[in-house]
Amino acid sequence: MRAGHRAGRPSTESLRAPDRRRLYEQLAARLLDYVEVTGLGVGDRLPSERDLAAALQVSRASVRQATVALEVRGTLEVRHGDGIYLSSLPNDSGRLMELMTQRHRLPAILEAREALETQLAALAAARRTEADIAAMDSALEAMAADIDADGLGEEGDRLFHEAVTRTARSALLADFMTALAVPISETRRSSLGEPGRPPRSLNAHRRILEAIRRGDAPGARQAMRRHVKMVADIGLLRWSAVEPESDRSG
Amino acid sequence: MRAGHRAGRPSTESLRAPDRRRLYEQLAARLLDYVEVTGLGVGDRLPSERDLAAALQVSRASVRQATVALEVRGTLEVRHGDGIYLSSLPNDSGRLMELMTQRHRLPAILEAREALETQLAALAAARRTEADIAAMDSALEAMAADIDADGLGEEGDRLFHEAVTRTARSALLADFMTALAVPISETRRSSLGEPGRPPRSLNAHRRILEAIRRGDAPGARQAMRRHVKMVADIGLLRWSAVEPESDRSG
DNA sequence: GAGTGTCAGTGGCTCAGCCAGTAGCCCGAA
DNA sequence: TTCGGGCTACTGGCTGAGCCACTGACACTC
Repeated sequence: MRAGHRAGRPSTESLRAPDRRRLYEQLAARLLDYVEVTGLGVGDRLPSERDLAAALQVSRASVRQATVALEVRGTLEVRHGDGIYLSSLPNDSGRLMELMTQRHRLPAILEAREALETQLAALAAARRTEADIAAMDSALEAMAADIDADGLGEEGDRLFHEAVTRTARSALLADFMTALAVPISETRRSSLGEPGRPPRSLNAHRRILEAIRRGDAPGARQAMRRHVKMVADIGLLRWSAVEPESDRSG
Repeated sequence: MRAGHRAGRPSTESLRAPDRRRLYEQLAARLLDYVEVTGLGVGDRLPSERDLAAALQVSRASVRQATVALEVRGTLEVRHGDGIYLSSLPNDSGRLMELMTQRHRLPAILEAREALETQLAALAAARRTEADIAAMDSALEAMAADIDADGLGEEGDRLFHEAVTRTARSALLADFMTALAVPISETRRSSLGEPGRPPRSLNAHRRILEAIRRGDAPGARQAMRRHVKMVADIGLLRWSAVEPESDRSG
């Protein structure tokens, strides 16, 4: 864009797109570089805002925007009066913002499903009302009708699990289930696509509902665990398990 | 400063956490409310920074931090010279953001902890390495040393649970634990503040570790469940449970 | 109709100032 | 000697003013 032109040659430099990234984005990237280069670990402290601003030759307000961005991403923690700390390494950080779009490996999704849904089933057994049970019944009827009509029963499956979640009345668990809605719908499709799986899933749902109906929290937990493990038994996962475990270093 | 309250009767009022959220977090939440209330759709334009700053009675720089946060989350797109646009509806990602900033009721947090941490313990038992066990051991030594010095063992407690999470090698579950890091640290403080609780927690941790060490997944699950239920037994929760259930409609 | 220039409004960044919070150190009282 | 309180230096938090870069709309000219 400016000086540094080589005289004589037709300049390709001027054809290079200018860096249109916001300054905070550039600075956030520089901070991540700094973390990597210095080998900082979780809990370590970064230089002060004033020092960073001086070193990077920008205003403190701009450094602040960059730290906000990295705070939202879970990488940094900014403590008032104390300093800026690394709260998770950028590589393995829980980037919750990407949760909705990122492809997680199927085993991780199924592990999370097991954790959440067994607890939801137990809480549903403890907290169900007549209306809750009716909703779960209705979902299973819809699933059965779909399966009788040679469908996979996906909609009924979804309705049933949603009804269990509502019955449990546990806000955070419901939030996590919402966050996992897209990957869960994928595991649902894969599972119900297994030969002979729809009626087996329907039967598993019925066992869960019966435990919930009689208020048997451990029984509901157990029935749901069996169901989720059955869901896990799909061809795609069997293929996936053959892959080398490349993220063992976690 | 909180520890001083143990000298006399703990006032229930003084145990209520003040709103320590950064201004940008509060403003980001306000912007999401605005989007919801006005029914804005993807591609719609928000008011200008200057108008927002005036309406919200804050500086433009503070509005800017909030828009950066929402930009990182993919909710907003900020175009130089043009305006601030909604780039995706905040429904699901908005709920995840609230997980990191909003005060949830304690029972919901503890229910989620039970779901996640029992599964993490079981997976840790299945997947632990010698290095994992050493890290958990080290955390418990730190906790024990702190308790011997009349501390509450909070740091060791945190290190232990983090080590279990790392040992489990389940990305989504780790993500969810990260999302709950702030409320969990509060339940930790409340629990360890109970009279005589630190050594009991330490013993519970040791039982968890022994089950993990011998690769006993159901045993680890059970030990963790007992531990989380013990954590749930705190004065603040007993007080909280007396409140009318105002969010039964879930 | 196409191209160019102008303008008003927009966001982008800087700077200086002042306040709140934190950790460490020192001094005085018990 | 120990403990607690006060002070200090440093930290982040936020504000407001200023000026510049960018954008889209509109008007004008060819």
